[in-house]
Amino acid sequence: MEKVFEALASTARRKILAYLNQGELSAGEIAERFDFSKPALSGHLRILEQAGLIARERRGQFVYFHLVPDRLANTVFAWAAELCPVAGPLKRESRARVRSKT
Amino acid sequence: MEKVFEALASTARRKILAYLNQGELSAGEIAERFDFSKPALSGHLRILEQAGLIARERRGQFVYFHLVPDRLANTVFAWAAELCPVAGPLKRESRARVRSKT
DNA sequence: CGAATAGTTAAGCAATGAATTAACTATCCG
DNA sequence: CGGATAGTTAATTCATTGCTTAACTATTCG
Repeated sequence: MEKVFEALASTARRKILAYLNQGELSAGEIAERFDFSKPALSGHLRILEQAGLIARERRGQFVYFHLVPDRLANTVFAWAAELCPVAGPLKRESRARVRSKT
Repeated sequence: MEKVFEALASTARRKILAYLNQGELSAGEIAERFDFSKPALSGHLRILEQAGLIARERRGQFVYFHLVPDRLANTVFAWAAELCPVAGPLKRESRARVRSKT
């Protein structure tokens, strides 16, 4: 949970997730889409992996990464949903604030 | 968007959001619930406010904070939903990964 | 085997984040 | 007005993040 939010705090890492959402990619293929060095990318991938958001699979020379399917849903999504119980079309008037001190 | 994810990267700030989800609180009332100093809290509140997640309202001596209703839904929630298009009971077999290289 | 390609690990450095204390502003109330 | 309470701003310090280059491991293929 903690690690997931830290992982998502970086724009680069959110972009990586967006790329992997289209399908798996090797580390090199991801690196091509960014300006920084391979070690930098390797670090980002490690952080995303340790957050449980992506997984790796070595095939020959290459290491392919893909999203771990329900991980986001079970962490961020679930957390946000708990704090933001919005089901319908976001009716504003149904969300009156609770006054703790009258 | 960027600022929202940065704001959520801190456990303390997520806790603050959870507290405010129960209803508004003054800065001091929030401070009581944590161990760090008031300036530290003030900083966290500023970050959450600049991310658009909370809003402040001065009433007399006190400054009350409350959640900005749909902000989470319109940022994190929406972002996660786009990356994680899960509608139903998370059927695993419907989420086969796309293979980019056959 | 040995060169080439793919990727990670290690070490070093700049920049950012987050906490503290001290000082300042704002509001209430006697 | 002036003291007390509530909170923010400023200056400083310290730890963490994130990048780079260099060196290392793993795998392919001639």
